[in-house]
Amino acid sequence: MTSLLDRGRSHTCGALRDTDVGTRVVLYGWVNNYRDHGGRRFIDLRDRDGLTQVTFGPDIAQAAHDRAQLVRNEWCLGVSGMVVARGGNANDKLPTGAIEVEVDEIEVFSEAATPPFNVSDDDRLDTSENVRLKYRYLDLRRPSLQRNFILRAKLGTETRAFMSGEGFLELETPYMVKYTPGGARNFLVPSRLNPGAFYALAESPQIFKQLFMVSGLDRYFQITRCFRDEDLRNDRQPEFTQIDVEMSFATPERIFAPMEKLMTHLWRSLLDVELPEAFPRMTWDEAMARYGSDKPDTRFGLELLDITDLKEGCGFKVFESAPMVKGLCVPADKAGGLSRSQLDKLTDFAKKRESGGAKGLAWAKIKEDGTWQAPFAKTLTEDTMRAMNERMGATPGCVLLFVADDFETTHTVLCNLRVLLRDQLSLLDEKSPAWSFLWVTDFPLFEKNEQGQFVSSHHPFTHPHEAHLDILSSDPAKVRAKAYDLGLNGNEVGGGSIRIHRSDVQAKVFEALGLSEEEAEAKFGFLLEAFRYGAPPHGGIALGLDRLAMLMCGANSLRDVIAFPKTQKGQDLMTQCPTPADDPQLEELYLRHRPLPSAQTPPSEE
RNA sequence: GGGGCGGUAGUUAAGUCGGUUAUAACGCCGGCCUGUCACGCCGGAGGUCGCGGGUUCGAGUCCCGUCCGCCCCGCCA
Repeated sequence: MTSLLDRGRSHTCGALRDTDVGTRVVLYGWVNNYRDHGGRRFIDLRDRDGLTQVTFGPDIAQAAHDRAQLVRNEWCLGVSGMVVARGGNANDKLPTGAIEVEVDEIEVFSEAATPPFNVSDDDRLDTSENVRLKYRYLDLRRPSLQRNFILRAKLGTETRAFMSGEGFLELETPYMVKYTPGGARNFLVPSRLNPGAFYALAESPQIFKQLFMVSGLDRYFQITRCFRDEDLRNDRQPEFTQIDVEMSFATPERIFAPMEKLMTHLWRSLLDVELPEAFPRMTWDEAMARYGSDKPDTRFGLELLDITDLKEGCGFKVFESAPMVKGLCVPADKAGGLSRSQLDKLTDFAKKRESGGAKGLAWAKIKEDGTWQAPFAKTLTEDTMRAMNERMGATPGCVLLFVADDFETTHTVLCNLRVLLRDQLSLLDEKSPAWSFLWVTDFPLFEKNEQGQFVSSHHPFTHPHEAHLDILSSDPAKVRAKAYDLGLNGNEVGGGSIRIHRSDVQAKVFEALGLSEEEAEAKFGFLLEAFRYGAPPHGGIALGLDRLAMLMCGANSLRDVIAFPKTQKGQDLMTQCPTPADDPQLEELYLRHRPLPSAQTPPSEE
């Protein structure tokens, strides 16, 4: 008799339906679960497509029935038999639940050691992350993770097909690149052939995709890995994948249009969800003013309301002495959940350093007559309360929350408070849109670093607004850039900009950054030289593929959509990576015990 | 660099004020069972309480240090 492997699989474990009754089939898969009733044995056979119950009995085939007694979870099997209807024993929970396979032939491809956790127990992902990651190949057998990776695979194929259809060329850029200072910390790779010199792993294909535009390749995209040696978060891994896009003769709107079409296509083809044709746009200034965030969750209201102009002479010293006073108005129908003790908890939250570190949180409940019940109410006149009520749309029963501080603290704290209240007061309900995309545009070109110097918020090739070219050096804080982010439900899923393509504009930006011609030449000389040869106006964007996958899967962590992720310490618990290098390796790379040969020097610019 | 939570059987957890043999569920092993699908019933095995040190007559429990996991701040052009 030929082996079941030679005969080939006739169906996957998710394929069979009652219309297949009477068919002889061959299934391959893993034992998800087994139930032994002595005279009748059941195995739920699992592959990536689903589960099928296969049964054994002495009346079907004695040899197979005997063999099945020994079978345990996660063994890898082939079975052959007839598809029969289950009738009254049908299982409504399974797509294949109307049928089962009566097995007359079983082949054990591989026995399995007792797994460290229950792979089949899919709705109870209660195994600790370190155990799951150590046995990642077993973790990846879970149907829920397999669903994630099947969706992720489609995300890649659909993106490639769509972008190619839109006339974008899929081009590759090097991972091993020249180290350029600024921006994310780079991983360094020693070069054996160039003793003492290092490559950097690309933190993004940024410079190369701009050079493609200089080359006239016009429209580029790539689904590519990026590497950043920064601390990890649930949405940040040291290597991650982005959908990288660049186009010539671009304006922001010409970038937005194909990206909106791409998102619409992906959501339709992967999730069967119709997105609006165009996504809302909001300037950075407006997003900060209304939400205190450059990636606001726009699925619900609770916007920040500014009463700074009403604070003068209001009588409440905390307000009067602060540079800015803004607040939230919790509507009456949601404010019922805000007891005195909960308001105290919100105050503690607002004071925490990770929430933004407000000095305090002022709160007020609006009474029936419109006056306030608040610890500081007696310092305010009724006119002030009325004016603030009107500004904030407050009616009886509402609760007002205020932060009085500088721009950054006020916005950070209220933004965090807004998200906390979203969850505590269930502000997302049936009426809320499930998917709320938002373009945030016109980011500041510069921001201040720890030393108080102005540095590029994006990168130094970001194009300033033409109207701000004159104030680049005189008032850098006011300069806005042709830079934009794509937000989704409060997450940043992409960002990009129009780039500088003219050397006179670039020179002005370098000047504003305090970068001398020589320094600029040393850092980015090859790019600046390329721009001397007829560079087209161009711009682009990069979308975080992992983050998109995470949100589309409803996952809480990138680790659930990256097959072999790193832990927060940047380690792979399965392979025990990274590892120390031994002395011969280090010596070969001139990293230890071996002086640089005097004759050789690291490669120079020329 | 900093803050918080956690680490007890293969897994997930309980373990009170420091006190007898560290407990449960699932899993595992053996037996029974012809309609289960989280099968059921009977029996059994299984422990470096993350690691190191200290306090104590006595430490899973208290103290110090350290390693690891998760969340967050900084950081992420």
